[in-house]
Amino acid sequence: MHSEVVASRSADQRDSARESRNGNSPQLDAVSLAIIQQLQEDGRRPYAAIGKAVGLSEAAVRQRVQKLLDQGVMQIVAVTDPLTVGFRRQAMVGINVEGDVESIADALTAMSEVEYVVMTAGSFDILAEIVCEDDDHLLDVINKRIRALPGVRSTESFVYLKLKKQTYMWGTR
Amino acid sequence: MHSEVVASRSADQRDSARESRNGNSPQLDAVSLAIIQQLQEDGRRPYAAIGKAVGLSEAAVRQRVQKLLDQGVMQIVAVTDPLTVGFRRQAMVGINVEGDVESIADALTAMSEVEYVVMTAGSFDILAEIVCEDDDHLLDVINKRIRALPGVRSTESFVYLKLKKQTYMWGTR
DNA sequence: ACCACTTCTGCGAAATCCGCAAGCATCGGA
DNA sequence: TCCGATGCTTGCGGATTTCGCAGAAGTGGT
Repeated sequence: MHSEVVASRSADQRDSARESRNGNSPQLDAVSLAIIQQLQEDGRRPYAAIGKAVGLSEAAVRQRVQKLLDQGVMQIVAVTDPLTVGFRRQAMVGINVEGDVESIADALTAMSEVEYVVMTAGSFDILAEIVCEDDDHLLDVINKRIRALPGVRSTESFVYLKLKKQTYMWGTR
Repeated sequence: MHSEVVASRSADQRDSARESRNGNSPQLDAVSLAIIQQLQEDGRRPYAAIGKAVGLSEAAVRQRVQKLLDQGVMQIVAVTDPLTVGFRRQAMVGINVEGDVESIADALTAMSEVEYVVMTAGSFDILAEIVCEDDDHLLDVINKRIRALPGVRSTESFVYLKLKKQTYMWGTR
């Protein structure tokens, strides 16, 4: 079903060399990538099956997965579409900031309604995705909590109407 | 460690009645919510442990999880921060459309570089998150592929500088 | 009250997980 | 060149988990 990774020693080395050019990222070789890919297809796939797919023993896969989790490189979790799960309002909020952008981003991160915070280049300094119970809650978070942060110059909201796609093939492909 | 769900029968019925007021969402009772919450903390948590936490037998949890997966209500997957995993460019693209918004959204959904597509109310019709190998790839996707779609009136890009938060507590909290 | 349907429980059997140890290869520094 | 650190493999048991199935229990409709 899935293509095998022919993990010859030399291939491994080439790949790890290629990826070590990267900055902060903890060296991720081709085998770890393949493991992550397996777990992106099914987070509960047994270690033995993963090992067969990536060309590693069950014990080695177990060690690597544990390390990837410990390092925070990946996490294995259940994800849902909030709108499908029900009764919630979501929105993306674009924010412009004067002063320290990062401190505002940290303040947003501390809010439980905020699921996603990213600093961007472009006409917004920050994009934040927020998930709320209902319209009142949404309004409250945007107007009372976010706009109240010192340094927030302006905000623009995009209320979600329909989520069309949501995949988790990051880091591979 | 985690609070027990005292799943008395009457409580179940009250909750399922409450949630059946919702529209398309397949009735999700409090127990299923609790199961999802458990799996959001750890996607590999054993069924027996989940059962103990939500007040159900191991087999019952197994059945419900399987159904939730089959129905597409949730998926259990590994997630990573692409920027941490390395060597990739990400951006959010706001798109304005003339004509059928949904068909454009479908076209975006078909692109492998597009990880996230949502139709919104506001100054953009669609928000799409795209993940690329490098700047050239990003430029190519935005200018050659997305702008080339018939009906796309304009686009605005927000290149990611730093991902600050990414959680998966959807559907619960 | 009866039946169809769904869901939960209990229980063996099979598979998986987990820790551990010994052996081996590679890599990098002294 | 030698040595230590790292990472993989094989193998092994025991604990745990998964899985399928049969029976019990609750639900809804007639």
